[in-house]
Order: sequence, then C-alpha cells, then structure tokens
Amino acid sequence: MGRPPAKSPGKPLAGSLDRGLLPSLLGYGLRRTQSAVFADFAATFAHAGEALTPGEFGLLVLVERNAGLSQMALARALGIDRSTLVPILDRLQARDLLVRHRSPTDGRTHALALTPFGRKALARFGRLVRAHEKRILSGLSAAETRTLIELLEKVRVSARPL
Amino acid sequence: MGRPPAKSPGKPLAGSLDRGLLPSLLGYGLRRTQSAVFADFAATFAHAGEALTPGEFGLLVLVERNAGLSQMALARALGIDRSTLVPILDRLQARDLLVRHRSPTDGRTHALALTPFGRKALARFGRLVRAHEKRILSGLSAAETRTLIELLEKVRVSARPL
DNA sequence: GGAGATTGTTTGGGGATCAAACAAATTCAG
DNA sequence: CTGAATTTGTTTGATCCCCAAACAATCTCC
Repeated sequence: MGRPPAKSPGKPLAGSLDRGLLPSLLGYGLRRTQSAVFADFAATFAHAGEALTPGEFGLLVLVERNAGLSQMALARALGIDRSTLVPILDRLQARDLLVRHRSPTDGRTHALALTPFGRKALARFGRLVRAHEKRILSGLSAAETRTLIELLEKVRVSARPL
Repeated sequence: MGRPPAKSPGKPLAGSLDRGLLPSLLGYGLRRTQSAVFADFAATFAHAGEALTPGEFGLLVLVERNAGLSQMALARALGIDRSTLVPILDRLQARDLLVRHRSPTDGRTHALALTPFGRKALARFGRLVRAHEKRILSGLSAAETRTLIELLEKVRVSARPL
C-alpha cells in the first residue's frame, strides 16, 4: 500500500497533532473560540466567588428587561423548548434570583420577575461580565471588535433558520 | 368580556424582546452564531440522510490524519476528559467508522484508526461539511471570511485562563 | 357551553461533562 | 531485578442541556 514517507512511528508529538482541514473551517474555529470564551467566563466568576453560566446571565438580563414575561415567551427568546426551561428556572428560583408570579390576567402563565436580591446580584454579575469581555477582547481594537460582532451576525443570517 | 383593542402591559410582542446589553457582548453573539451554525450543520447532514455532529466530524478527521494515536492523545487534542471520550468512541465504533487496535508497543493504549468504511464515509462527510461551510459563509467575501477566522483566533488567544 | 388551543409540568430518552476509583501495563527507583 | 509510582482505558456517579410526548389547568372562540 502506498505509504507516505516514513514518519516517526508510534508516539505523536505531544500537543501538536495534524488537524487537516479543520483550522480552515469556520465551524471549527467558532466551536473552539466559544469553548475558550466559556472557560474564561467561568473562571472570571469563580475567581469572584460567584457561580453563573453565560446562559443563566442571558436569561436573567431578559427577565430584568422584560419583567412579567411568560415562560413560553422566554423559552422562545432563548430558542429552547419550554420543558427545558423548567429545571433552569427551578434552580434560579431556589437561589432566590427570580420568582414565578401568578399572572392576574392569564391563569395559565407565570409572570417572571427578578427578586430584589436578584436585581442586586445581576448588577454584580454585569460588572463581572464586562470585565470578562474586556479581557477576551484585549487583543482586538475597537474597530476589530465591531467587525467581529458584525461578521458573526452576517453568518447567523446565512445559516439555516432554526 | 370584551377583548381589549390594544396591547395590555404584560404581553410583549412575540419575537421582539428587549435584550438590553446582550447584543453588544461578544460572548452572546458567539453563542447565538454557534447555535445557528450547529443547526445548519445538522440540517445539512439530515438532508443528505447522514447523521453526524461537528464534534464527531472533528474527531474523525483527527483520527484519519493521526492514525494510531491513543485515546489520551485524542482526548487532549479535543480538550475533553479521557472518560468523556469512551462512550463517544463506543458509538463511532458501533457504527463501524473506527476501531481500537491493541498497540504492539504499549499494552495500555489503544491505537485508533478509521475502518475502510470509515474512510469512505469521512470523504462523504467532508463534502457535506464543505457545502455547509459554503452556505454559512455565503454572506461574506473571501477577505471577510479570512478576517473572521483570524479575529476568532485572536480572541481565543486572549481568553486563556486554562 | 363546549371544542380546541395554550401553558407549565412531568416523564422518558439521548448525550456531554467531570471526578473518583480500579485493573492492567509500563516506567522508574533502588 | 523487584517493588513503587505513573499512565491508560474503563466504570460509576453526579450535573447539566436538549427534545418529544403526555397531562391537567386555563383560556379562546364558535
């Protein structure tokens, strides 16, 4: 069988693997960057003694800015199933960050809102997120940052609708 | 009960929610874009009657280009724990895409390799991935594509609390 | 009033992820 | 060479995310 010129057999060099075409793929770079950013987010919060995921932060911001919204509306905004949202809200509610009020106008829905404690916590979280963003963007100029966010949006609209 | 002609204060319009500062955050845009790209990837494969995740594709490419590597080396390259890799390889092996050979030089390790069927399948997968990449990048010029991948890499370098 | 739709929840089924414990094999110290 | 330490793959246990289907409570519309 036509074998390429013999390489050192057995042990591939630690750390440096042949990634083939992967580095040229946007999807690959996106996934790796996302993973690194997520890790930086987690580290930023852990260092401050807080615990929160990017998804939870986004959810809290949405609830703060749209007080009284229903779980269905929130699930739709997050792009997840309404049944997926239930345990997430359970956890946030157990942490006293938000509450499910009964809607006075529609007995089926829950009106979501931050607790006073949740509002204070979110202000704290927001400061951590800004510090985190500042760090991951420290290698980019303001113009590059704008370009990056803009290009990501362009990609998003070209991808198939969910 | 007459239905109110105007919007009552509780109901935000479907789809348009106040996202506050989220759209200005790179992490948020990254997460949403990643999600859309993932959905497009899945749709592309489903449309062709194939089933594969981006992670599985990356894994198969790594094994193809580095035949004989161990599970530890692969896990390290993927940035996941070696115990996480086990069920993933089980599934791929059950689909006859790859095999765990016994290493002749080190009885502890498994030498991973694609099966002949796996190589043929990966060639097919590669064509689907290129079509998928072409679509998600259809809104960008070649220069913009290069810029995007380059900026993502810059971010990855800055986000390194690992 | 009653049929049909909506909402939140529960249950069941996939997976992804890590940590800890283990057996088998290798490497290393003495 | 022999026993201790390390490495590798696996199993188990714990969270977590995701969806689909079924269900009761509630609302809407005819």
